[in-house]
Amino acid sequence: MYGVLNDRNIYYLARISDKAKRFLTRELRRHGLQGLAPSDGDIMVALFKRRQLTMKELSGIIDRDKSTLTGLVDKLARLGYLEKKTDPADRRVQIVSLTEKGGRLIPDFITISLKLQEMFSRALSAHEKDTLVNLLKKVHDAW
Amino acid sequence: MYGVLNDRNIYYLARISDKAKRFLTRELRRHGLQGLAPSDGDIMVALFKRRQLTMKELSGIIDRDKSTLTGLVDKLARLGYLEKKTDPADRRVQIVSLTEKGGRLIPDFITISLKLQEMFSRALSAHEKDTLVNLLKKVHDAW
DNA sequence: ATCTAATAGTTTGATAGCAAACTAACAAAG
DNA sequence: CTTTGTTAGTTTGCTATCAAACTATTAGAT
Repeated sequence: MYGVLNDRNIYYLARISDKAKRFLTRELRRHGLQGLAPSDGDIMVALFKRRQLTMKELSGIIDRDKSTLTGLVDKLARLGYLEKKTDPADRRVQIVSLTEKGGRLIPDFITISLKLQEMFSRALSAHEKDTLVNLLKKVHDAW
Repeated sequence: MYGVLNDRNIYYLARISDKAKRFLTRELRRHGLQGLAPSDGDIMVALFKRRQLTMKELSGIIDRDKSTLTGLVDKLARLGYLEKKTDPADRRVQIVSLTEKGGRLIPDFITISLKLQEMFSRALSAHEKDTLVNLLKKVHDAW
């Protein structure tokens, strides 16, 4: 459905995105992080940057349905990487944060992420990379 | 994992790709094509263009694992949209083709695909669209 | 001709992901 | 206060997807 006619934009985009996802999954495994998926990394990095976030905030940041997030966060909590506690000020809200064990994984995520960047941009000049990110941002923001 | 540091290329790329997928899924449903996913459309459009393809060829074209393809093709055959038969010249090979019932869905796929293109490019000038597809192609081919 | 290796496809088992329906807690209005 | 609506999150049911192990068939080498 991505490239029915002559406009191959989305076709390339979707295939690159799939390749990136598979790349990340393989790399996570290679680092001994079996059972972790790219979205798990996104969650943990977001918490590394922001210290603590609600389920709703996380859902927005990683762009996944709230029901998906419930599953991921519960798994990461079960593995000891995250902690989830009810906000005393509003008992509907769950506040999620990294544990120390979770924090120790961040360097791995950074390493893998840099490797992905390299895969991505090895065919592009610095200027082309700039152009590309600007165009992608435009499309993203206008959706 | 897509946007750990400052390089947001892949972050935008992945989010746009996800949005596109969800958009397609919703549109397929709106057209009464419940139970069909974007990949199903890719398979059927590929067969519309090329008449008949082996499982291996299809797997390459839609960029999905062969085991994934088995499931999708079998489902589409069960629904009467595809036909699968053993190649008499090499009995390992399965030759897949559209049925007439399957062919009747093609106009819907084209309509939906055009709508997606519009979502995608409404923030871009014609020149920007060109630039973007060229850069994406470069990244894609170099992976 | 007969092993051995390569190839095409399927099966199995597991996970990420969505949507819809649900529960619980809070907010607002009278 | 109590009803009514809104918001945060969870549960349930289903599909796409991959990887690894498997089967069946063909090709190649001696």
